[in-house]
Amino acid sequence: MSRAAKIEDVASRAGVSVATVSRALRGLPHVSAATREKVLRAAEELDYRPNPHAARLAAGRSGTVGVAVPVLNSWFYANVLAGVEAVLAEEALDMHVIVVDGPDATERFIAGLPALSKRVDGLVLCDLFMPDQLWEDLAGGPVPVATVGVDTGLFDSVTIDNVAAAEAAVGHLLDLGHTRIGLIGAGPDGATDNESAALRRRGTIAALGRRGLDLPADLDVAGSFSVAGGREAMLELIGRGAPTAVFCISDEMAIGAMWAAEEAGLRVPEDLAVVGFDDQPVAEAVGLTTVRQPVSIMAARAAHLVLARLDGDDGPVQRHVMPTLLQKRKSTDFRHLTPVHAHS
Amino acid sequence: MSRAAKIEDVASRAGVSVATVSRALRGLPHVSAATREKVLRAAEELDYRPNPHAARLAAGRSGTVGVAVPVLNSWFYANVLAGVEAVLAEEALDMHVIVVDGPDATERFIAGLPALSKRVDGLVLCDLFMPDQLWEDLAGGPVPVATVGVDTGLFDSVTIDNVAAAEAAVGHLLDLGHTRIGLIGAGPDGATDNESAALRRRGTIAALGRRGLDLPADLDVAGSFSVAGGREAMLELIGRGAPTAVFCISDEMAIGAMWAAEEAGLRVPEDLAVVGFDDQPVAEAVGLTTVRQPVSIMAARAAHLVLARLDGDDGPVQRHVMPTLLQKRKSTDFRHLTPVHAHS
DNA sequence: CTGAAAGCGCTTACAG
DNA sequence: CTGAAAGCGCTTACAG
Repeated sequence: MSRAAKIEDVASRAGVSVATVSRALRGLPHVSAATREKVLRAAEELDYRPNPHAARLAAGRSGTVGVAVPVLNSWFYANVLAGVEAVLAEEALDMHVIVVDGPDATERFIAGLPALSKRVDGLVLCDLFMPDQLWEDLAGGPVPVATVGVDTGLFDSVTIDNVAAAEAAVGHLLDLGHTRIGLIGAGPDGATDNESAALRRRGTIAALGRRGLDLPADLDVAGSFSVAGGREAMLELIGRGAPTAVFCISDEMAIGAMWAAEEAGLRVPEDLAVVGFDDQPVAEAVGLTTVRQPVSIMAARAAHLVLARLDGDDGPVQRHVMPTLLQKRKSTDFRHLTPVHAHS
Repeated sequence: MSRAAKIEDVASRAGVSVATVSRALRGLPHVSAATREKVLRAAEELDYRPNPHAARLAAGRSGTVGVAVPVLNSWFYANVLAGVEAVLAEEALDMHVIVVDGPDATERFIAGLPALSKRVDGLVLCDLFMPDQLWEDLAGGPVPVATVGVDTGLFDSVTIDNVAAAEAAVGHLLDLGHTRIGLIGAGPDGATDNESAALRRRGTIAALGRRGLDLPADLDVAGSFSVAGGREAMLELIGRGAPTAVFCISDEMAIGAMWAAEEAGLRVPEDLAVVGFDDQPVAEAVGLTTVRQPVSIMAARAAHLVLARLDGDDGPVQRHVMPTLLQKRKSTDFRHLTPVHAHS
């Protein structure tokens, strides 16, 4: 437990210069096999660990990628982090997590961007919403960025076709004969503002429109992206005269809606069909029809995109649109009429 | 977008030395109000942002706290991160996330500890299991540590009384008249090894023992901490002749167990009572009786404990045991016999 | 209260 | 292939 070895100690022990130690340890070329061997042995013997701050200062690189998410404790963003982390761990890069929840935090994030760009080499920004001007400023800056869930056209992005996915979901309900279809979304009226929410709402309206229907104001509610948010929105809907089907823009919300239905004595799917969004594991367990999206894969791809930029890739902006899949389950299945999950 | 200002630029613009700029900007004493004012203005005008790597190298502090968790994409650990992050954000500290999943990753974590201690000022270790010798080595090291979910006696810790919590859960089932009670746990036979799992198993056995019952081998199964893990374990239990009640050591597992029961045509709670652990929001929605534990609060407290150590607190090791609460819901409620959540 | 100077521990041209 | 030296941008005694 003596004082930690520094590069100089390794150098003198190996009988070479610190420059050579630096090269040898990082696997750079122009080091003879014999010298490299000597250096590695010396480093090993001294249990040498380079000081990352010194290395970062000298090299001008931080070995770190930042990931910004609106919240940490949701299934979606937890999987985003997991996807990014897995990729970074492979490359021995650090992950710097930034929580940007709401307008104030966005202000702070923006104000801190110049400082941030000194401590990360790249950035994965997830569901972050800023004025166009700021995106352009960012694009003018030095750090490569990939966005997930939002496509600015300025950066590599990984998204899904939210409009199409919502159309499929609502189309499914229409195919089943529903005409009074509610939407539990998010946005200005709900809690978190969110581009995906807006697009899924658009898809809902498009699907209805194709059948000559509209989305009446009393069936168009918004809540927070949570079980409680979905429950409250559904109770609101029920208070206004329940629809026969509801499309919720997240699984948590859908599960909250199912809960509210139960409280109101409505059976799912007989009295109320429910569709969610995400397909988290719990969705399958409770028989929730939902739109599957490959969350951690999307995040991993975003991470790879910024790594490629760090490796010098200067090709055109890549805008990846990942596939989604409507998973049909019991929450919309009229043929299956025996009670399931009767945990009452 | 000219080259970023450095401290020297601020110094010359303010007409003072860099030492004074450094002091003024960090709010240190021994700077006259007038000088501080000048410096702040100059920094503002130049949009100066200190280079964190330089500051960390010079100061020997990293401004970062590391958090190690076994996985990222579970409700429990997502809330751990959220709890820690909230505390660190207040103090303007960075969070360094480390995923330590399984034995290999633990090896790597241990091997990387000397390097890690250079890049974090403190560490929150969550559900990490290492040989005693390594804990002692860690305790001899320079970085303050707080553990959550495990109590080594060597570091500040935040835990719950897992044994008592499990006893309460199983005691509840016993009070309801159940005698054939299964346990869905984790451990050597299941996937993730976990001290909490072992303690909850012990509590289960204690509760049964108090009534003169034991835990027969065929009712003692283990799975991974997931919906799928719970489902598989329950199917196994059903194959062996289902118990009338089951205690699952996580909510995800309990929801998986309910799913399996449904698949097998068993009603919850009439044919099978189910108790979970955690009380995540979905648990309430599906009417799951479960043990509530204050996850993000525990994590936040752990973060505060390491921050206090960083502030020089050298008092005795603090071992916090947080309260838990058995939330009784429909999944164990025999009186409530109308089907709920009949999303079939 | 303020400044000159050393030092933090690396990396990187530049020579050789 | 290897080394001497400058430099990365701060902080911190030490003087004054």
